[in-house]
Amino acid sequence: MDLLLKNISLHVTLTPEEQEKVLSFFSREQYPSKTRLLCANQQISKSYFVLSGILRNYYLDDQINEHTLSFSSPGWWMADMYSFLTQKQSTSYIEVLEDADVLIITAERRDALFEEVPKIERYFRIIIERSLIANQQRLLDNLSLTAQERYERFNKRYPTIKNCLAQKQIASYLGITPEFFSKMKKNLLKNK
Amino acid sequence: MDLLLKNISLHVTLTPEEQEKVLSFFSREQYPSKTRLLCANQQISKSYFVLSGILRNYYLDDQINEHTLSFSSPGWWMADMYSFLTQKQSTSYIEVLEDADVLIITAERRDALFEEVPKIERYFRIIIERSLIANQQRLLDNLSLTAQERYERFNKRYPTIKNCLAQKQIASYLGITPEFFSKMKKNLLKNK
DNA sequence: CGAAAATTTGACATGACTCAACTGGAGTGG
DNA sequence: CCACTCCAGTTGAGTCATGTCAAATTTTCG
Repeated sequence: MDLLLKNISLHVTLTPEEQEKVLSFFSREQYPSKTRLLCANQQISKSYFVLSGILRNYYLDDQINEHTLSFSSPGWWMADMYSFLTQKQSTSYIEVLEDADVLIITAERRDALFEEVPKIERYFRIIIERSLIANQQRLLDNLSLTAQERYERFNKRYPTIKNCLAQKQIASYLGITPEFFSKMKKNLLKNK
Repeated sequence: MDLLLKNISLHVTLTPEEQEKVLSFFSREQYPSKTRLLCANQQISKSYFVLSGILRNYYLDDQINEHTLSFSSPGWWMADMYSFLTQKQSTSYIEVLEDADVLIITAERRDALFEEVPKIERYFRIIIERSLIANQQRLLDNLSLTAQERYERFNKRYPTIKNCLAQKQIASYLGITPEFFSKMKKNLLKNK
């Protein structure tokens, strides 16, 4: 729980009472690796704050190809933003890659929390602003860099978690096929 | 000015006094087509709300290739989000594509506005949430669709402004070269 | 009108995909 | 503890989407 409060305190200052109130809006769960926290076409959407473990958020096109939108390690948020924010049916999947301990809040609860502890709305504004910036940067990377360059950038950005990921998961994040990822990696080694 | 108030009223309800206060935080300017509102490596960053006209936000990689992040028509916001939110040097360009009438707010003024009229922070949270969703969708489109499919999607999304854009600008939004865009368009016509 | 920019076109190059075959671990059940 | 299966990863051949470069053509606009 401390991890969430610590994260919040980076952006807004809460009194001890407010901190307690905030935490009361969350529930806490533990999930083993491979648990599916969300599937496409579900109605109820939640937002997860990772205390420990790793989560992955991905989309399927035509029920075939996976496209990973994000990985979340401790201290990061994870949600199907589309369904969480619009209250419509989910379009993506969230799965546990490493045994996870998470705090959970639903969209309704979050709205209630905003009324109860207004400062928290600033916290969410700020982290969403940061998500947006990161997302724009990733879009630009996809428009201007080659797969290999994106891979190198990925390694820098996610130094801690890349070791526990399957290659096909990294490939689906970079936007290439597992086969091509394999060849590219081989090439990278050869040239260094 | 009404356009901004109308846009705000979609998400939060302001009293007439609050409305007036809000507007007092903005300045208003008119710029002719081709004006550059922002260049890379500038310090002061502003956010623009378009009353009329069209703006474009784009990046240059290696001073050569343009990558368009967004177009803004009346009722939309436009900013170099990275520098606006982090207060660091800008990394992108904003130019006027069609004579524009805009409302302007700096990052400092926006923060001051949040203190003065707290409800406005909710408004910004919500529009940024929407930007994020749109941006994620665009990233997915780039990962899973062919250039032609992205073009068709672009036409649906921006039906009004596509007519006043140069082809190379659309190409730079889709993430392809002007040459390939030309060939693709020809192909599209042939098959219909 | 004339220059500069945008678009088109063609030949060729290349990054990335597809498909299929093969390899090698990591379970799983007997 | 072995045999078996099942994925993930590797490799190669062939293909496709898209890029590059250069030249020709059209459009824009001072």
